[in-house]
Amino acid sequence: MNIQPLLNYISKIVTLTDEEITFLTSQVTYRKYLKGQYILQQGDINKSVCFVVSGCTKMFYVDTDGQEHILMFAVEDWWSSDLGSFISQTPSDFNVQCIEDTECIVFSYNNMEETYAHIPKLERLFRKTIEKAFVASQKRIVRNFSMSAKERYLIFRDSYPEIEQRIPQYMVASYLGITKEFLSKIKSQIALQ
Amino acid sequence: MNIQPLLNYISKIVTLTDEEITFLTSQVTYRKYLKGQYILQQGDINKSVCFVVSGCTKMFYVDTDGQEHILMFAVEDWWSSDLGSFISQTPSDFNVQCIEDTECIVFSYNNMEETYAHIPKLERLFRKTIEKAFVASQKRIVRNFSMSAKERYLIFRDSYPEIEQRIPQYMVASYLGITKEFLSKIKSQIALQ
DNA sequence: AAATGATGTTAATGTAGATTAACATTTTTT
DNA sequence: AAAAAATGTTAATCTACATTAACATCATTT
Repeated sequence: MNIQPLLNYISKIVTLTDEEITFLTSQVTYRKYLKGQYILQQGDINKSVCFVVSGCTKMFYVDTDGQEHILMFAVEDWWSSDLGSFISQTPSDFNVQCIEDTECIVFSYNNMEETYAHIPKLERLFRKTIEKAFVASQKRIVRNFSMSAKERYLIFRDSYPEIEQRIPQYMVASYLGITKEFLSKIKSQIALQ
Repeated sequence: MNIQPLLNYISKIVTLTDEEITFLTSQVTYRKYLKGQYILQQGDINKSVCFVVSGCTKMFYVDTDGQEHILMFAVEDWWSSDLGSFISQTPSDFNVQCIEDTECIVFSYNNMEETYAHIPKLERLFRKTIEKAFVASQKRIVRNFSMSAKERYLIFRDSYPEIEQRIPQYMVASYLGITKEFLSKIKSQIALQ
């Protein structure tokens, strides 16, 4: 099991001792998924938090009309999980599905308390990571309220150019909260300028 | 300075020793604001996180057209802060203003590292608090994408009946991401049923 | 109690983005 | 290389909500 990508990521935020690295290695597992596979399905209880080593996942909600709404993508060095289901161990509102073959390092709910207790630095790391995710989420709410779909698309394109390249356009539309037809219109309009 | 409300809040999540309580008391300050006063203004760097003891605040963004978009309210036992500005010490995107006379217990950025270092349990508390806030924020994004304004209003009303009672309707509209005129229409429509 | 400002309502008109549907293109499977 | 599946485009029509504007009510100040 190669957890080097996770260690590299961690080392940017906190410094672990050799002993802590050994302990961490014993707490996580490695898992490969094929394109199309579900890591989590709406209604199931989420037992794990995945650190993406390679590939890409989408987290989405299927509403009562069967419409899919994408909340986030996760690529290399990102975390992929329905945190709500994880922290309260209640049925998930969301699906997490791989849109490429994906390799993950997995933290299990059962080990989490022990991991935090043994390596408080990791609790710090997760606090900081979630702080950033929360801030990004609030900014997204504001953008959805105060900006047009075109403006939001341009920001997405500029913020995540690598992600836009590797996912189909209808998923970008879903992430932006618009239809694929309207995103198509926006793009042709941008192309004319 | 009476920090009992904060201690009561903390005791629901983690248990502090007497020594830790003494230390915490030395790290925070008490502050009163009048209705209308700003705790934070867009563009300023946020130096503090407030725990609301009494009163009510709103956090909002003023867009380029001068329109106000409310992100959250904070009443008793809630946290009120632009976390993005706080954690990165960069100019704030948001305003925090008191919509009632408000009393707060204030954590200062300068003390925060020391507080976490001295009371790791508080880092745990903040991790959990922010986890919940993040989850709520994600659910709000999904609701904004998948539900009508009427459905969102009904959920707000059922989730925060006390808050709806104490704030003007045009602020509820702003929080929901609609105009006050449209919320008025929704309410009269509900009344007819 | 009059005046002022803040908040709420109603109705007409406008628009960003949804829906539908038909077709075009690209990718994957056989 | 043909067929099938997935993805993307275009255009007509529809709708949820915004905008504007005029007025109504309530709260606060003088």
